[in-house]
Amino acid sequence: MTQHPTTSSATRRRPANNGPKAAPRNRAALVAAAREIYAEQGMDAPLSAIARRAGVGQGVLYRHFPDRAAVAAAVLEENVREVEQAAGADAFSFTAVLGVLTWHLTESAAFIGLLHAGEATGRSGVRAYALILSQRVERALRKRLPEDHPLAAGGDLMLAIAMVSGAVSGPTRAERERRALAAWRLLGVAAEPVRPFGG
Amino acid sequence: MTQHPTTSSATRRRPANNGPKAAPRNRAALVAAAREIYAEQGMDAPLSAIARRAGVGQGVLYRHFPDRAAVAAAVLEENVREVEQAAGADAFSFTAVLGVLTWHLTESAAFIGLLHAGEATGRSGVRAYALILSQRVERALRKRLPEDHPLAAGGDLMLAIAMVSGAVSGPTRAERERRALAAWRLLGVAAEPVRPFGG
Amino acid sequence: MTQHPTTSSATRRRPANNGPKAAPRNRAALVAAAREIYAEQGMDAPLSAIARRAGVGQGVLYRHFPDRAAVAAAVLEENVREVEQAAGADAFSFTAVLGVLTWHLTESAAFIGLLHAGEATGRSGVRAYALILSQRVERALRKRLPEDHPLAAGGDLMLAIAMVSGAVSGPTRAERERRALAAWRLLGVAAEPVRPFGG
Amino acid sequence: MTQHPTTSSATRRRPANNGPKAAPRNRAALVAAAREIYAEQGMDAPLSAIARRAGVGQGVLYRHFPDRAAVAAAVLEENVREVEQAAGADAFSFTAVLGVLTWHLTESAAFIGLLHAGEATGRSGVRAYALILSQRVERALRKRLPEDHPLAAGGDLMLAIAMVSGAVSGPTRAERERRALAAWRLLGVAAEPVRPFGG
DNA sequence: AATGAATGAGGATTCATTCAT
DNA sequence: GATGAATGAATCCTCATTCAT
Repeated sequence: MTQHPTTSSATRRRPANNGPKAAPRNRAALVAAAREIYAEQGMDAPLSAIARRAGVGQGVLYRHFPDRAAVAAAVLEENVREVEQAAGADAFSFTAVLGVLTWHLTESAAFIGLLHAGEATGRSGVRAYALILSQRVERALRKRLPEDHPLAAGGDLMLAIAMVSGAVSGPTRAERERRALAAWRLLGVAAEPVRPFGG
Repeated sequence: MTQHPTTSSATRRRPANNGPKAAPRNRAALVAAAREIYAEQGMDAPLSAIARRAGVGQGVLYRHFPDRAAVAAAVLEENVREVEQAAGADAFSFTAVLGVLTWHLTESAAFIGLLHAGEATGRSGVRAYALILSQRVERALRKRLPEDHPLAAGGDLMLAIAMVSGAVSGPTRAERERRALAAWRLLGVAAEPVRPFGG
Repeated sequence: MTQHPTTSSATRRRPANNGPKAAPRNRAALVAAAREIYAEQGMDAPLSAIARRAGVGQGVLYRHFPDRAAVAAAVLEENVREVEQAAGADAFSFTAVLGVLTWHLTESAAFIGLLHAGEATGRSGVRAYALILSQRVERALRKRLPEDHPLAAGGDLMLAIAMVSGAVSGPTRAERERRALAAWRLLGVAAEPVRPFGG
Repeated sequence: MTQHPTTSSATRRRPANNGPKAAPRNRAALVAAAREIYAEQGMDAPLSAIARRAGVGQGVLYRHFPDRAAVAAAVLEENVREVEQAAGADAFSFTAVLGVLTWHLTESAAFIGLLHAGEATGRSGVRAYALILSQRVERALRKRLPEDHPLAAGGDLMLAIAMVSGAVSGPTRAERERRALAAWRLLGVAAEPVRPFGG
């Protein structure tokens, strides 16, 4: 039973199938779309909106991501990876790595939420993913953190980052950047947005 | 959930109309219920859950609040008012007022969100309310802010508060309080949670 | 978030609300509709079809029945109750009670399925309900079963009924009745469809 | 389930095309897989599950079977053919042929459904196939049915089989066999499960 | 003034089926 | 000839909101 597509409109044209080759492209489109939609509508945006923006059917989204949380994770994953890359590059000082992180903070509303991992986040099971990603960020930063740095103590590093992310809000990028800078200044830490290579 | 109707609905008595006198009591019950539900389920909890917890029908909720945002605003309103009261009481120093604010921060997830007013907040029109309430908080605090206080400069006051609210997360109250303290310390500002009178 | 009914078509007329008084009527309409739909489309018919046939919104169905299985159970419950009533009425001999059961067999495709309780029934969790209902049928029948009846032995009673229900198929009621009669005859048991009072 | 694509799709090798020779093997694998899946999940199982179990792509399933009903028919076809073979073998008495049929009844939930051909079967067009297969079963049996057999009369033969199939339910094979035996006994017909050669 | 049933749109999810490779 | 990605319709279910009582 449950014959899904009704036999009704017999000759409805099927809108072109770009073939399996498009799969990676679709996945990337979905992640990009999700990033946009998250920025515009918040993390509770309907998945259908993401699929539509990516220009794919709903099913494709589900093929690539088992659930809502996986989509979010994929978006954040990209940001986190860039922080890790920066931390891995000898050319980057701790301040620069912090800058890359800050840049992502000003760029992506979703990324901010990540560092808040802890709130009662409603239905979305993003929490589990968020924690892991958050830890990866911390690990990457600590690799470069000078021992005598003011944030080197106990849990101060991630706390400070959470604080800055709390400060970063505002409709425009410029405003967000301004607030990020001011926040780091209040903390007495040198850091300013640094656009990563791959971004 | 989803209480299903008894089959004996024929003879069920109509649950007594407590008359006009009950109106304020109902309103209060709704706000209290909303606070609980928000804490448990997040700000996206169904309105029906709030009505049920308050022990009133859905209609009553709509009599008192035009929409979802109004409910949230009413909850926050209480918090804001207590900050204002503290700021109005001569017995409270600026540090103490900040403490009351901090106390609310550790108490109420919703209140934290308030100070974030700025994110892309999806469809809910909480934004408008939030901005106003946020401004009331600022006004109250500035009334007591010493001119030479480190936060007296430009937008630093609310920025710092946003930063602390960003830091405050965690499942337990104790954990949240711990983080709030640590955050203020990082900012070099003296402040610790102060439970207000009326709370 | 998840503002459900969009504010879009502002003045869409809401199609009359018959008020709470209609609740029991709605429930009955749903059960009746379910019976029809089950007969036409099988037990896997979409719930939306049942709601539509009953002339109510989808929500009403969910208000009255938590899930698909509950709807089915409500339908079967009616049939079972009539068998029980017949068994409780002194005017009915065992043969007559069996006749009432047989009548339901010819009447309701769903009821037949009930007595098959055992197959791998896919997603629907009807099984649990079905077993209980099946046992009620057995209890009712045994109350009137003469000790020296050929079906009195061990599990023969329900087995025979399952056999007859297996035999009863066919598009028209007449055909189904014919087969039921023939099946009982093959078993050497006297029984013919008896329309219950309340039917 | 819902195997999600590896991100490394770029370099994944296309899983070898086994050439035309594999076609019959694939078809057989699909039928076998369908039988298993039907037994586990019921006849409404997704076609994709069958393809996956058979270790082939979805497309192969569609190459061999035009629709869901055709898959079911192919499964049943095997059972029917074995009954026909038994009926064609001189070594088998009518009782033995009936035994082979009974064996399939205890073996395959799908096969049971076949003999029920007649119910309101929802949207699936299995009906058409089922009727034909059912008639082949009858023809095979009648070839061996002694003229003076109690089931020789009118439509009694298939009715009796339908009755037995109605009786056969239960989670375990043993239980199903027990019920089949009891059912035949109630009908006063000698028959017990006989495992066919090719089974 | 309160109750809670009803409505129905919206979002989530699943699969049958097609088709580029 | 095979693979499995893509499509999108259908179904499920939830809730905001209205309204008869």
